[in-house]
Amino acid sequence: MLEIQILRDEKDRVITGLKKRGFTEEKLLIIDQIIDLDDQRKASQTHLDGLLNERNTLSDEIGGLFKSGQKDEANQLKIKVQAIKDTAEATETELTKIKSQLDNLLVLLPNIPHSSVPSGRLPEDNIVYKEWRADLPELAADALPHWELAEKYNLIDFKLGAFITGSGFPLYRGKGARLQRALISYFLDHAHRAGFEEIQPPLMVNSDSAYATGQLPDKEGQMYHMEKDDLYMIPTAEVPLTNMYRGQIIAESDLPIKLTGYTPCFRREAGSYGADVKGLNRVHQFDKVEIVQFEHPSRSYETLHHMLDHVAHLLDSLELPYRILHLCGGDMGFTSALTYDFEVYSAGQRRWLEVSSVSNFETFQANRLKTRYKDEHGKMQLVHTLNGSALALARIVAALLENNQSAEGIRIPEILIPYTGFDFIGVGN
RNA sequence: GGUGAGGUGGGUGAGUGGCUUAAACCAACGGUUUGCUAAACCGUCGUACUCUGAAAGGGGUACCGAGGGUUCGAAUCCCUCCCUCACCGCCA
Repeated sequence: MLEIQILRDEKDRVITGLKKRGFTEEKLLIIDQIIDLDDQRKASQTHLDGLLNERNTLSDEIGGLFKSGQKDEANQLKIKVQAIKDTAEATETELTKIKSQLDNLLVLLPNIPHSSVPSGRLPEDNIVYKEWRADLPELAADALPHWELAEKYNLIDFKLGAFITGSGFPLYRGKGARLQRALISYFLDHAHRAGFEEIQPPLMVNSDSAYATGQLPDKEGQMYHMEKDDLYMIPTAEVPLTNMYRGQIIAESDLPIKLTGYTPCFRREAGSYGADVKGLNRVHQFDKVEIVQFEHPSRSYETLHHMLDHVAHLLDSLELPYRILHLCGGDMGFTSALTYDFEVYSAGQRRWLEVSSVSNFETFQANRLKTRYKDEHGKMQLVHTLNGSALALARIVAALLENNQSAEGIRIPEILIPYTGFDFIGVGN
C-alpha cells in the first residue's frame, strides 16, 4: 500500500510511474480523490477529537460534583454530555465511512515503478537485462519434452497425481523425488552460505497475513482457502516469511534481515489452458526455495543486485542457459517497484520458462506490514522489503530433464551429484 | 474436543468504576561522581492519528489480547471471539 504522503509530496513521480503501468488520465483521477478523502478524514478526526475532549473534561467535572455532593449540578451536566455523545457518535460513523472509502481507493494503487523500469504493458516490452552468451543447446530431432521424459524414466506420475488429487498435482517418485530433494538441499545450502537464516514456516496463513503481503484482496482467487478455519494455503513462502516481522520495530543495526525457506507453494491459477500448462510448466503445487530480505532503504537496490547474483550463480552452477528480464511497468507485480525475472531455456520445448522473480518492494509492503526501524534521529521509518525465488523447482526440473537428455538417459549436473547420490538417470533407473 | 486459570509497556508485575497522567522494580539510553570496572545518585524512557509551530517543542484523541456493549466516566462491569498455560481425551 502506498503512503498517502507520497501522493501529496511526489505527485509528479507518482503520475509518471503509474503511466508506466498503463494508467490512463481518467484512472489517474484517483490520486486527487484520495487526497481529497484524506483531507476529509483529517477534518473529521479533528472534529471528533474535540468532542471527545469536551466529554472527558465534563466527565471529570461530574465526578468532582458527585464527590462534593452537588447531585443536581452533576445531573445537569449529564444531559449536556449526552448531547455531545450523540454528535460524537455521528462523527465517528462518518469518520469510519471516510476511512473505509479511503482504504478502498488506496488498495487500488499499485507500487510506483523505479525510474529505470521500462514502460509498456506486454511481456514483449520487457527488456533483456542479461543473456546467455553461448549458443542455446540444440537437441536431436527426436528429443522429448519433460513430461514424456518423466514418464519414460518413471520420475513423475502426472496421472497418478491427478487420480489422487486433481490435475496440476504431480507425484514425484524414485529418482524424480530424490532429484527434487537434492535441489531443495542444494538451494538451501547455497542460501545458508550467503547468510540467510533458514526457516520452516507454516504452510497455511490467516487473512491478516495474506493482507499484509498483498495477496488479499488483490489475488484472492489464486489462493486455496480453507473455509472452515478461514486459512489460506500459501502461494509462496514470501507470505509467512515476510509476516514474521509484521508490526515489528527492527533495530537499525539489525538490518538487513535475511531469511530463506523451502516450502511447497499452492496456486489455483484459474484461467490458464493449453500448451502453457502442460507437464510442470504450470502446476497447482510446486516446491520453491524463497529468499526474503528486510533492508535499509539506502541499500535496497544494492541488495537487489546481490540477490540477482545469488540466483544467477545457482543457474550457472546447474549449467542451465538463462536470461534475465527487466520487467516493464505493465508486466510487474502489483506490489513491486522493480522486478527482474529469470527465465531458463528448456530445449525440449524450445521455450523460456520463468524460474525466478526477484523484486524490490521498497516501502510498499512494509507500509501494510508496519515493519519499521528507528533511524539515527529516533524517527520511525518503513523498511524496504525484497524477495526472490532461489529457485522454483518444478520448471528447473523440467529444464534439467530436457536439456540434459540423450538417447541413453539424463545426465545430472556435477554440482548436484553429492546431493542426489547418482549421476545419471536411465531406463529402469 | 472437555475442564480450569490467565492475557497490562522491551521484561517482571500492581491496579475490582473517577484520587491512574497505568504504580514499582528490572533492562536500555543520557548525565553526575570516580583511577578503570562496578556501585550510587539524577534524568530520559511507548505507538498511531491529529492540531499548532520555521524549528525545537507544545496541545488533543485513541490504544491494557481483538471486537462489540453498559455508564456522565471502563485496564476495571457484561457479551462474543482469539491466543497462552495446566490437566483430561484423541493423536504422528
